[in-house]
Amino acid sequence: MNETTRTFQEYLKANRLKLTSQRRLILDVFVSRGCRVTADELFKEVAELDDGISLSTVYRTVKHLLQSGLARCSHYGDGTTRYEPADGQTSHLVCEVCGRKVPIANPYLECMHAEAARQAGFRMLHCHVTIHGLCHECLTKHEN
Amino acid sequence: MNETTRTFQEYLKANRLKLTSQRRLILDVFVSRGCRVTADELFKEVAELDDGISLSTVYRTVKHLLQSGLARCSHYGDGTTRYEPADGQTSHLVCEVCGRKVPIANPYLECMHAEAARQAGFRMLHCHVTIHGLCHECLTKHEN
DNA sequence: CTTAATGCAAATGATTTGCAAATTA
DNA sequence: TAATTTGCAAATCATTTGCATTAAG
Repeated sequence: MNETTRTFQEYLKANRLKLTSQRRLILDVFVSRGCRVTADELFKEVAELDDGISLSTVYRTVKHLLQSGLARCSHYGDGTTRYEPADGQTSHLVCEVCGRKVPIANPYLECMHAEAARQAGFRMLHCHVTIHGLCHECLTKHEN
Repeated sequence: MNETTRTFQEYLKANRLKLTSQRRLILDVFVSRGCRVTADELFKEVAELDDGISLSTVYRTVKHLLQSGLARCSHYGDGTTRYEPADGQTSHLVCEVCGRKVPIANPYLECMHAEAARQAGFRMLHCHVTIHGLCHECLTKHEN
């Protein structure tokens, strides 16, 4: 059993919930895929491996994944809700053209945020940074 | 006519759209209220001043407010979508307890973000920072 | 007078729920 | 065995749309 499954297992136990075959499969597909998916997309992928699983169960499981901190979700302009494995990373660069999403790891920046919060009388718990821009590839393409 | 109405007016003209009494009223209520509202809440407030306005029109107008840059929206865990006047401010401190939202103005931070982007080969266009934490008031209350 | 906007009611689409049957601890 | 979970179908809820009518430029 891997790290992720163990985390989920613990979450379930702590909440008197059960690890069913459906939950295990949904989790596996979700983490192995690793990118942003719609509940329905996830359902379709899971259904290929076990066509007995229902969309309701996917929705119900995804909620638990969010609560256990294993997943994170965001809402898009087109009305879709997408889920992705939470890697503990909360800062990203997002390319406006191709949609590429790159995590930022910059402890100094982190520090600056905590300081900015402190200056306003806040105690920072966690923060989200999304920098919208153009990635190197798209930049060079557009310069032609 | 105020600043906001003028901006909206320009947006409309640029898109061959019309400034109707409904649009004007919705905009007025929206900006004068100044805080996060649901489409339905906005509709109810507007309906008190003119009960001829429909929810559809509120939805349609809110879309234009978003497109004109006068409004900004965010989605919440409970499934609601809330709109608020865009003050050009994209960085905020949000108190986890009381929900208070304070804009951050820190050009140095801004600079750091651009630099972080550059290091990853990105050209930053704009960025959103949300620092979650506890505001001074809630901090002192909870220390009792 | 031409084009866009409105209100209404019906449609949509994502997400949730009730319930009887199946499964886990 | 007791409690939770599942699949299914029906329900819900926010948001959108078609259309005939009204209003703006």
